Amino acid sequence: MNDTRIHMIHERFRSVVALAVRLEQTPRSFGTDENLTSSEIHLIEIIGDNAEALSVTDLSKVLGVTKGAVSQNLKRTENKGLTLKIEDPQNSSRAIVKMTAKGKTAYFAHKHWHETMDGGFKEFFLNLKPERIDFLIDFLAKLETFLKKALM
Amino acid sequence: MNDTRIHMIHERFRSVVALAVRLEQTPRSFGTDENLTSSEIHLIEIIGDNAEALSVTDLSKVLGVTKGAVSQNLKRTENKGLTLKIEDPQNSSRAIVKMTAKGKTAYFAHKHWHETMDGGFKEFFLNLKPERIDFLIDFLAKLETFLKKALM
DNA sequence: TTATAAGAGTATAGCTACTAAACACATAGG
DNA sequence: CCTATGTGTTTAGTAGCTATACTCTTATAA
Repeated sequence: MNDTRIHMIHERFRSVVALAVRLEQTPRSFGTDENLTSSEIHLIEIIGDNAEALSVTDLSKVLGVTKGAVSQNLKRTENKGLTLKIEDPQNSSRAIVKMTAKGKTAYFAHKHWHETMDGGFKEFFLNLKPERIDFLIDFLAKLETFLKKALM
Repeated sequence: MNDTRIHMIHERFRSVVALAVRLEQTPRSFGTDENLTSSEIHLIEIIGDNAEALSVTDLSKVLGVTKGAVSQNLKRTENKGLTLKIEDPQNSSRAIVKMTAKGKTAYFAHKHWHETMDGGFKEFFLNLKPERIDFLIDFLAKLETFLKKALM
């Protein structure tokens, strides 16, 4: 039907994905003197969100990466003074990952940033008719299926 | 208003971005015996799309990366037997990047794959009312502005 | 009880993809 | 002719990951 319009959606979508990726991989400071990469702040986010004591293996399961990767990232956040590891009293082969005060500063600064972002997102949707929101959810779901299929 | 719905959109959007990224960084074979990464096939795509003779510097400008990066990537595609460099007869400090038959196979296989993808995309939109397409374009444009603002 | 298997964490090498800086040439302009 | 600019390569460094090999601890089973 209207090829130009469809092409516009395609192009805009590509642009949005590119922007989202760039946003994801731009290191930011989050209230401390250290610049944190996305995987570092992601680590901090998960440690802070979980009240239970998490081990390296726990983190690797939550993050969906190998424990080697978690070990490497924890070394960096530890060097930056954000996290530390203490020995599990019940199991000395296990380490429990904790946050320092500096780590908590970064955690809450990140949370606040997210709330601002989410707030902007929310405000945008408040003026939308419910059927449009339904349509958007449906569109994104179809897009998801489409991309999954493209991935074989 | 409806926080759960907005949260769903947010989550689905994150998932779609993650999938698009994974699709972008999964090496595929494109009709030859070699597996090509996204930057390799991207290089092939640009060489094939341009009838004019492109140099390393030209490619770096089109791709928006340093010429060092292009040089590195060309070495890999050359090792895989997809590209070759010939000396510019007008300027022996300049190299012209050409594709081999194998490179052209990959180029057309990739083009065909893209056409299939675009076709799927198109088909999805054919059943949509024009006002919904307008709404989608508007939504993506707003999302783009929002993300740009978030990037400072 | 002791041997072995399973689990936890680390270290290292390798990969993709990029930048920045230092090179080696070639060419153009004064 | 000599310097400045342009072209391409190489190397070191960064981020983020995997896979593999390794140590140490705990659990299990004969």
